[in-house]
Amino acid sequence: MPELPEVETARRIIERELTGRRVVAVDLRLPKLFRDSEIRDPGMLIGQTVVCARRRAKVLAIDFDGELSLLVHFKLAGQLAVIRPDGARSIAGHPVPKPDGPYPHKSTHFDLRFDDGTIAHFSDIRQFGWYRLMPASQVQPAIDAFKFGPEGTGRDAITSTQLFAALQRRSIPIKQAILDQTIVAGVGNIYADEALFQARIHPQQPANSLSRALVSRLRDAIEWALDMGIAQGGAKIIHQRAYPQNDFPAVHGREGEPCIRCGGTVRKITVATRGTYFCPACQRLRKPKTNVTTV
DNA sequence: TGCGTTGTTTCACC
DNA sequence: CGGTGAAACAACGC
Repeated sequence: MPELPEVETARRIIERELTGRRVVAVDLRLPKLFRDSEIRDPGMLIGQTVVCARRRAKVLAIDFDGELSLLVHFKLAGQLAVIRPDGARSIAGHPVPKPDGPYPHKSTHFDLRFDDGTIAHFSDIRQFGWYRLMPASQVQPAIDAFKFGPEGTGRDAITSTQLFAALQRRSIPIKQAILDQTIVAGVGNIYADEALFQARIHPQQPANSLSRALVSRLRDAIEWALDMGIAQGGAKIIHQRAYPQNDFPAVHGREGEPCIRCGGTVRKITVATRGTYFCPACQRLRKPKTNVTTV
């Protein structure tokens, strides 16, 4: 489930492996992935060289000379696999297709082949993702249209003050609030669960019931979780089961398993229609003061 | 086989 | 206008 860390990993792979390389062939086997694209034919990219790769929230932008940019959103199950002529592989995003298996896989829908023989394979087992090819001048307007809030990590990461202000108007569960890309950009279901566990906040705590101190702790936890994800090159979740490295993810995808902090049992509930994992002992709901009858 | 899965958009409503 | 909650949508595997 590609979120900010998985998309950032893809961006770094593109920057490292593809910058300065010229496209010599394009193979789009599932044209509907470009259904919302201003330019429907990625064949336009042949002869163009990758200049850089950018990321805003979960949107990846690959800039080519010739003033064209390819925007990609991986949604549930997008994956990028870059394979060099010597066979070396760099993979980011969803764990299917298997990184050490054959490419193209049946869910590999789009390939870019470069002048040195490097191939970029774009896969999407669910086909929920999208690709949009547009003039470079259209990228900023296209990104602005999402109305993303500040990023959860990196330069210009959201501040505690900004997050607190945004939460003040909301009575929705805190988990739902941090999944709102207009509040903080880049957090998805996995990292929301991890950040809340790290900050010891119950996912159903009303957003506007958190003190400044707790919001500050949450902000730091969001940054920590995203950075941890980036450091690992993304989290590995297969069939709703986590494969943690260094105790991360700590709760997501670990229903019924012991909490790494208290040894209690990780539970799964539904919050705002999303599968939500947490430790009921470590993340207690801070009930608003019950108005005990006085006199 | 129907359900679960996600990010995003849209819509009705207050 | 803005917040909320629900529904819709994309499609597949178990």
